[in-house]
Amino acid sequence: MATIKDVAKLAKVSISTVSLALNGSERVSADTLKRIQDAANSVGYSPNPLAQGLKAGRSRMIGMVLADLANPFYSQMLKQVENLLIDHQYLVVVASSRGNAKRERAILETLASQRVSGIILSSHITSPEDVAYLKSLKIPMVLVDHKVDGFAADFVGCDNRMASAMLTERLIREGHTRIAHLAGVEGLWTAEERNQGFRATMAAFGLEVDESLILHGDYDGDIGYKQAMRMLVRPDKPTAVVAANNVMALGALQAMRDLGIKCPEEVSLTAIDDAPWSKVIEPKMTMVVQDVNEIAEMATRFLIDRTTPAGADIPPREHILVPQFVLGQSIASPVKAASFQDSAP
Amino acid sequence: MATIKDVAKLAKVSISTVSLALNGSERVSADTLKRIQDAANSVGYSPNPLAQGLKAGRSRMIGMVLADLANPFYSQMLKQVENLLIDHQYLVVVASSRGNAKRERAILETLASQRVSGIILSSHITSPEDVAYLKSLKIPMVLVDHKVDGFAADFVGCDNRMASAMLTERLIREGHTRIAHLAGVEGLWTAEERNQGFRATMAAFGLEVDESLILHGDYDGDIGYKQAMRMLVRPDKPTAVVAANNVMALGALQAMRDLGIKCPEEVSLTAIDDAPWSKVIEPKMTMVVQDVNEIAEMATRFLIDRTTPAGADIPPREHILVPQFVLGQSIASPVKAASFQDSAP
DNA sequence: TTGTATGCGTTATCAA
DNA sequence: TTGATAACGCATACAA
Repeated sequence: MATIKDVAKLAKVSISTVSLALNGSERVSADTLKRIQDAANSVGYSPNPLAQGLKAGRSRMIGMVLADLANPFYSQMLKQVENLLIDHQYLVVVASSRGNAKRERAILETLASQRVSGIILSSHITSPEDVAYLKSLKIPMVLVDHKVDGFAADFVGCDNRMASAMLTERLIREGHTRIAHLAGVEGLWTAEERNQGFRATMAAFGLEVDESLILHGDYDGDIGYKQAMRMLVRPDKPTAVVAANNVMALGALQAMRDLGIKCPEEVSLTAIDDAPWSKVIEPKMTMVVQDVNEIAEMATRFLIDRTTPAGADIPPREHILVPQFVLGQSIASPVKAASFQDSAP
Repeated sequence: MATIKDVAKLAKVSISTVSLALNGSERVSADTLKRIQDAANSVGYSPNPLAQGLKAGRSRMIGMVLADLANPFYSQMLKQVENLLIDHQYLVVVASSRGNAKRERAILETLASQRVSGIILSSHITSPEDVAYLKSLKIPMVLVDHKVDGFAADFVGCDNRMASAMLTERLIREGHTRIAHLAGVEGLWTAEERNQGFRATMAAFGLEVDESLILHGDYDGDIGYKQAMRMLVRPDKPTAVVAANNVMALGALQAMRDLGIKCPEEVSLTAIDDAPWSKVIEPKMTMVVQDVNEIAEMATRFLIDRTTPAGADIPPREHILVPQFVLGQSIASPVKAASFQDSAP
């Protein structure tokens, strides 16, 4: 690979002049500039990012740390973020924390040592030590989806309390009283918020929450299946379920299929987050969706702003999306369920 | 961030000794080794990868270039690859070519300038110049999913001809003669292979291929919807469809839904590639699937082998997966279709 | 307007 | 067994 020396030699100038010229300095004569450009082209010169990074103390890379790269919500976010960042000459280093705080921290340390220009992070960190570590990082950072208590950083995500509240209220107005919540990981911000939204709405309608109907998962399909199975085989099964995310809802639907339980006739199902396959699953899911592209765009914008010289002075910003309700065919009134059971053999 | 100098100062040795010691050289006394390790720990030293990369001429990063980061097939592959590479201390730089050869080449140039240790590439390159460029790259590379004609490199993917042949044969044996093919991008290797498999099987059974029933798409859902719509509104619509990938099949299914066409009663649908939602879509898709994790594992192994000192001498290897047939409810015999239409008002 | 020299943090060569 | 020094490729302060 051609280096700056090759260009300098060919253009018969010093390497500093080449550097100056190629970085658009004013103080280079039009004549030599042309010579240098020609030389650079003819040897196919492009600066070594490693050398630039070493010199500058940071590289033109952005780290993206997510819990599950195969989750459609995150993979769409990644797609969009990469798409936007590439236009700003940033490369995206992606790493999966697997929802594990220890691993997440290890990744962050690696990214920090790589001198990435910024990090987009969907954090699963909760312990005070880890939060302190986050604070100690002097790298532009934007949190997406999950907020971290005690860490004031840019954040882009939806109003999670509202999201589960919307679904819960709808189910209650549909006549349900015995509603289960397929929740996310305990302690995780989004999970807690969604849980709170569920509880608050139940309380607002004077309904008691059966704690045994709140089962936690890791936002993955397998656990969604298992936890749903657990609640569905009970004689006092719920008449409706609020799933904390799309993939767990899918697992729950699968469980109903396997048990032969009709959705929505016997059990209504609702979920937070859209998925590419939502339109063709049967029944169509009733859900509240976040505009993942909007999240990606705002996160990218926040991050790029922070990488500017004045970026460090920007006070933490937040962009909270209002989730959108999408009515499907996965909910029905429990009256129907009762009559369905009556008519069963 | 602490540098090697800090460690040297604290341990009261020269930086070269520190480097020697920390890189596990034999010729460092146990005593000084201990001192150096303690010093390194106490200042929290970790070597600067940028400096290491500059010195070594390559960085501990692997580039992964895919057409669509949101396609579940690719996102699952990415997940698995990242998962395996992180254990080998490699970071994954991911970039989307969007199926565009020009962009793909630009990305490859960027990755090359970054001195990545290797590249996993799902290539959409076809032109001789671009192929020549691929050949000129002196970076360990493994092709996945798509082969590149004229470029002998490691390859991991499935037998695409066989994949579409399996579906086509099944449909023919079911009684179909008027079969459409929702194909991939013309000129693209997998697309051509799948197309060939379809044609060869049709020919083997003495069936003529209606060229107007071979419509090409870019493996994306939108185009799948549009192209399917195009063939489904025809009075002489096909009785069965072989979709070249999962996402396009999804689009086709959506089109049937919108038109009120029953699947499989009126039109049978089959697809190549699994998807996380395949079990809960209605009807369950009949498909041939590739084990994407196996692809990821083999690709990673091939690549890591190539990054070893002896790696360059390994002759190009291939790992061709035999696709697996998965019977769903999305196919029926055209007899049924006829009777269905007869019974229609 | 251009050139010289230094340093970014490592590794490696050669001396000591 | 350890240390001084060069080199990787670039950007920049300072000289000319």
